[in-house]
Amino acid sequence: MARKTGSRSETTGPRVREAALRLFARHGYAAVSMRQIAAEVGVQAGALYLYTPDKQSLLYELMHAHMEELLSAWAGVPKGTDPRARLDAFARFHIRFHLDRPEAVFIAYMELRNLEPGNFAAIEALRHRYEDELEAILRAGQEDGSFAVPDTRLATMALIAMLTGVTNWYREGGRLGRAEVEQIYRDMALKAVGANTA
Amino acid sequence: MARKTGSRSETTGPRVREAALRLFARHGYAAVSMRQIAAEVGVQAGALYLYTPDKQSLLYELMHAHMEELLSAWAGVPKGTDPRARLDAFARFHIRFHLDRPEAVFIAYMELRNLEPGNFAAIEALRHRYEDELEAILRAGQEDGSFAVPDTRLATMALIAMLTGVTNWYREGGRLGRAEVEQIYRDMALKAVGANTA
DNA sequence: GTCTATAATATGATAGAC
DNA sequence: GTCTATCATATTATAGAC
Repeated sequence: MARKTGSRSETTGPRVREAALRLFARHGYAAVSMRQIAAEVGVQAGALYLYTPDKQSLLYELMHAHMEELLSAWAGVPKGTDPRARLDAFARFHIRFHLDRPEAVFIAYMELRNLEPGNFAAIEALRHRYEDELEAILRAGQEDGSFAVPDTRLATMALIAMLTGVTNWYREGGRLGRAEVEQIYRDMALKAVGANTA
Repeated sequence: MARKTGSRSETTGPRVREAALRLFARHGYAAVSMRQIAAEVGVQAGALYLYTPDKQSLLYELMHAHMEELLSAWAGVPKGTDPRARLDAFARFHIRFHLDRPEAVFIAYMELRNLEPGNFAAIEALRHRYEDELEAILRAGQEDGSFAVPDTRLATMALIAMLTGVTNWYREGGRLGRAEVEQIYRDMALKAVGANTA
């Protein structure tokens, strides 16, 4: 198939999203202009509109893709039936997944308020589904005596906040390695809900 | 003292800061215009510049005042010498302080990237001082055997993230009261570092 | 598929009247 | 102390040339 010079339709779309991800994470959605994104990609501002109807859709698509990926990645994790084993799997998965994509995580947590109402509701629903995965584990452990949590919803929010917080300080090549960090957070999570850390 | 009609110099300054706090928290610094702040206060945009040299200073002053208040409030909390008692005091203080001013907390954590370099460094230094307060408690407990934490710095970041996260979901008049929430978070914090929750 | 040019609007900040 | 008017600039998004 013949193709014009300068034509890169198969790569420019993804590159627009990558540039937007990087810039939104660094400076915030509202502070980034379409011109900055275009400059990062190496095209003129007008060309971006071949790949997104508008700036808001760009943000929504990034957040939506991130949340869908989070849910499907967790769905693919092998987990036992014992609540302790399932919490162990969740904590390790959460830390790994979040350390692997700090920019998308940052956007997913910081730019919710810049979503238009319909888009906000859609992202919130996905986030809620993820939180429910952890809450189900805590409830199962509460029922069979593996855990001691006075309120499973509160414990869910507390654990997710603690685990997600790793992205606030962890830096590649720092004092602690990923495996160490994962292990320590996992231990704290299990202890926090009253499980033995054996 | 005679005063012109419409003149409210003693109240307008604080009202500008309150409006900025509310709007920055809700929509984000970059997304809020000086005209919006002025409208919230009930003045015209030009009048704001009697109370702040520019928009950036407004953000910095809000964050700086918040961090100074956090540090001085913690300094005023009576704390025992036992690490367990001190962690109990810290957890309860942190939850209370943060639940009392969700907007300032939100800004302090979300708008760091919108600070100019010099302002950023100043706020980071204050935040670091606060983190060090908790880390000192954990280290003391680690040394006297009250706690079991493989890395005090990591545990510090994990606990602060967990406790601060309360502002993400807690709503006044919701299912759980403040005292309950405070107690449950305090218990999880102590358990997470291996202390008895007695 | 990308560019240049531009429309329509919003922005932060200032000057000068009252 | 506040308002109106304005400057200089930046913004999102679109139209039409190539």
